[in-house]
Amino acid sequence: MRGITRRTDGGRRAPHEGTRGEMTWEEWAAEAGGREEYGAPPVAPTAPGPGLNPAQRAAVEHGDGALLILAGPGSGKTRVIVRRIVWLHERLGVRPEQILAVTFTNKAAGEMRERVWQMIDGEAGEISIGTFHAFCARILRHYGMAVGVPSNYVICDPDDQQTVVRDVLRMSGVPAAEWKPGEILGAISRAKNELIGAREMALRAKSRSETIAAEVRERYDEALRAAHALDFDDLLARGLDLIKLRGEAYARTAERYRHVLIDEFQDTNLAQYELAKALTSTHGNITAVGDPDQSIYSWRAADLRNIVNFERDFPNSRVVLLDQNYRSTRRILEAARAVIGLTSGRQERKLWTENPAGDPVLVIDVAGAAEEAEFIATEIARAIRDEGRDFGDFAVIYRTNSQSREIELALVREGIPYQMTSGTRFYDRREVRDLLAWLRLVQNDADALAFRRALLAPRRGVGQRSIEQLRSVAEDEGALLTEVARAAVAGGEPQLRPTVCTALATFLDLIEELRSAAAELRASELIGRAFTTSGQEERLAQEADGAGKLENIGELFRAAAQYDDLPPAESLAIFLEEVALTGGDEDEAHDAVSLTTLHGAKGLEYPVVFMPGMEEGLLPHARTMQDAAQLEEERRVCYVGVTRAQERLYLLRARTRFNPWENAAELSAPSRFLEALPSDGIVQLSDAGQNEPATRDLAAPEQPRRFEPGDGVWHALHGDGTVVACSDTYATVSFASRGGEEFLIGNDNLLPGGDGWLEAA
DNA sequence: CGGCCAGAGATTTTT
DNA sequence: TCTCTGGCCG
Ligand SMILES: Nc1ncnc2c1ncn2[C@@H]1O[C@H](COP(=O)(O)OP(=O)(O)OP(=O)(O)O)[C@@H](O)[C@H]1O
Repeated sequence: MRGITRRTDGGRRAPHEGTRGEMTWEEWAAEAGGREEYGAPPVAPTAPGPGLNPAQRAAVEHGDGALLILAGPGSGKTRVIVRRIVWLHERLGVRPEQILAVTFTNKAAGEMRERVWQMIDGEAGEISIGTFHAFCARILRHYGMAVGVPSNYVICDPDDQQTVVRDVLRMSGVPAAEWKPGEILGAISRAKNELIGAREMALRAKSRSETIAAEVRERYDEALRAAHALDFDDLLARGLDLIKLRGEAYARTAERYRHVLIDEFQDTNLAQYELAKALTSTHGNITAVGDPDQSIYSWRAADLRNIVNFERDFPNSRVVLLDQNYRSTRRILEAARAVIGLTSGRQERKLWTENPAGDPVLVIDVAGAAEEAEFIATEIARAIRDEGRDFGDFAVIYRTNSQSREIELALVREGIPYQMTSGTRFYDRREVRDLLAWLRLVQNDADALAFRRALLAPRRGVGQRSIEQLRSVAEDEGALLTEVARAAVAGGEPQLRPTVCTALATFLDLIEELRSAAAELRASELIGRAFTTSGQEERLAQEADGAGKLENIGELFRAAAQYDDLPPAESLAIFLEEVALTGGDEDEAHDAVSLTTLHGAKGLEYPVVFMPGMEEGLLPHARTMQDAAQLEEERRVCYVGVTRAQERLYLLRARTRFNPWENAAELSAPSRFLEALPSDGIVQLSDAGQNEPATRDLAAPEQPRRFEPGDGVWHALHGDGTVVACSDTYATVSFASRGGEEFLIGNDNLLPGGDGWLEAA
């Protein structure tokens, strides 16, 4: 679980004794530095050494003052940041705790930390590396009171946001069907990131939908404030307020950091840029690194004007351009250039490489999504056999999360291990969220959303209706939901039936019991206690498919255990914060194929990349085709994907694709980005005529092969194994060659009669 | 008034 | 394919 799993060795401070109030920012940040250690990056970083070209060196060794590095993919931007951090420390004598490096994702932060730690001994853990959101969350936890953010605030998750908007819409009588909560939330989020307040948003509203969004926002903000909750965007806006106050938070951060470095600058929004300026206003020691061609988050209010404004806001800034690509073969780079080349108004930036031409870029034309997935899976299996590659060398990068399903199925069938680094996050699962709701309520008894969820999980005889009554009274009296609930139990308003009262009283007692326990228990112990006390353990035990869910709770428990050596008073808050910020992505320590969206792949690199779904409607996505600016962004999205590949790139295009709306397969046209490719250095392959989906689907199923637990089997990639469990189509097999690790594999790909190594052992 | 079951809707990208 | 919502039954 990336972002949660951490080693406890290496640069980590002894846990701080005492309460949060006594902890200084320095101690806190140091703790945070040690707290955020991640697994190894997918590609091992290049060993420390000279390894810098003259332009890179100039950037690394730029002294004080503002520095803007504009450079294409694979030109070593991230490498320059890392090396610059090291250089500032070793040559300019900047102390680690005086350096703040900001990344776009928590994952990128982890990788950067990993790289820096390899180059600086000892004190490297004191360098602050994280996202803007994480940075703001942290300073707000400590000093937020100054801007009206209570220290026990919680970060509300996207689902809660939806719920609030739905509630607001319902209560204001707006038919929810007409205005999609998601779109309203998007508008609210964009406004917040552009630092547009609620009032200004209302004033600016031109269309009816904008007016609705502004109206919803007012009540949405109110609901969050009452719940002592912040959404992701509030973190930035309130964090900025806090720094601008020039109070204690400023003294402990802006005055402490002598150098601020920002990666992926092209995807920062106004709030983030203002934050960066506020943090560096006295010394101007800011390093911003980005690539305009890779700006793919405008829908989240990222604003390329930040790059233009940078030179205006820091008049003495130096601009360094890097144009040598170290990542990809020449043919891949040529394909990339063809994809991006046609962008209107783009400054021509030539990117070149000394790398060999390499394999041709492969454009694969397949019948449908099933064939596409099948091709990917078998090709990976082939390359592992014939070329001696590892699973970790491969990435499948797609436009939408829903594309992963078919590919997962094919990979499982072939027995290929994979990891997903985007899509549904671990903590989005029902059972995990239910348990987290209890913890959130323990942490913050104003959290009305957690209150509702916790009270309903498990069902205890208090339903939606009673909650609605409580909520209504709470709103009228401006009181907390928990207070009103307590009053109701004591016989006050609202009048509830005796059975409901009893159930509610029990619930309140349980929460109270947990809250007092929280003062003494370690984070993981508290989770265990909450799981039992809440009755969720019992509920899961009764559920038919409770085993998998129980496993997820176990995962949560192990994640929390990483916080056990923090003082109980703080560990819960820090754990919940981490959960909200990272979503608990899977650990990527083991050797596995990566499945990710194009957005999620930004900044990463893989020897072999598959890009399925190169079709009009998927890439570019149908919802972007109305708007020229959005189409340009799709082109950049494609460019980002192509430039992830180091050695080989497969672009896959299906002639038909299933349309869930029509519940039918439809013909699809090849992506316009494919049309842009040069004919040179490209090989086109097609399965046309061999493998049409109809024939395939209607073909008589082969003799089904079934195994029993304990059977010895053989698999082409993993060798001898022993069946642990088996269904009609899949078997769980433990393989000796992989240290007993278990794989889910399609029965068709297993041969009976291998040596059952478990019995032999 | 709460719980359970059945049917509909969902998918663009994320901190 | 899975998750929420609304209607019906206890
Ligand atoms: N001077 C160099 N010599 C050798 N290899 C280099 C050099 N500079 C960078 N590289 C390698 O090139 C690859 C890309 O570097 P890096 O990830 O820093 O690029 P980037 O500009 O951040 O790319 P992106 O924009 O895609 O995030 C890495 O594998 C890195 O080790």
